[in-house]
Amino acid sequence: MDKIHLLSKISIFHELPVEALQALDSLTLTKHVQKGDVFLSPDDNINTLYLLKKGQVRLYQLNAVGKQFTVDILGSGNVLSEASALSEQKNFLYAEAMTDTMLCVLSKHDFKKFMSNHPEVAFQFITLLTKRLNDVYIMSQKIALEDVKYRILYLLLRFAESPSDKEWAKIRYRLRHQDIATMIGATRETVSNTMSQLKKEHLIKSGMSLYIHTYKVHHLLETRGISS
DNA sequence: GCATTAAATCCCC
DNA sequence: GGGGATTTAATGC
Repeated sequence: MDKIHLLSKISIFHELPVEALQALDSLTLTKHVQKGDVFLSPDDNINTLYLLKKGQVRLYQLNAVGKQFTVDILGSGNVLSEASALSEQKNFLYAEAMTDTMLCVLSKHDFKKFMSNHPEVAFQFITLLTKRLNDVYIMSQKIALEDVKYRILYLLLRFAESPSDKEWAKIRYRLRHQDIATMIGATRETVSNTMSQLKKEHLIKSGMSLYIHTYKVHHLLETRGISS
């Protein structure tokens, strides 16, 4: 698949005409990273924007004793290292490729210039970042106020594929219990325990991938007065 | 309710 | 087959 087509799949560039995509294409470099590679660290002084063309990336932080906190998992069409690309802030997250991943790299200078020529991109960008910020706000509220069971359910709802007219919604990422644990501030064992409990309650099921019973879960959260 | 520890079992390279 | 991931159980706060 050609690069320009892939660029159009990046959500903030969705609506751009072909000429604009071609102009953008000439400004970017393609980078491949393998599954498991940590390709960004807090100490990196990068000054670039990464466009995630293909793959799955986990953003996380480390504390002094090496425990991880996963801030977000991003799929194709997303952007990362926006703090370094937009402001004078340093990158403060680790980025790990959860699958083999293809990225486009765009310098801060070129990105700013491109945005001023295409204000609609700036608007899309703000929309995307605001949505992500909201997700993090809500997750921190869940971690502070809810039990592990409801933190997991909230997380899975967030990662469930959207056309959920079916009873069971598929979870869009391949998540290990370890990944879930680092996102909700619990141990892997507690996640395992809680997940098997949720299976017994028929709120989730696993086959080739993980599924969540959106109707039951929404109902459960409502009756408990938890916003979802 | 959850972390911790430990031991058993599962799964994939 | 072996190492990582998951599961289960016991115990303590």
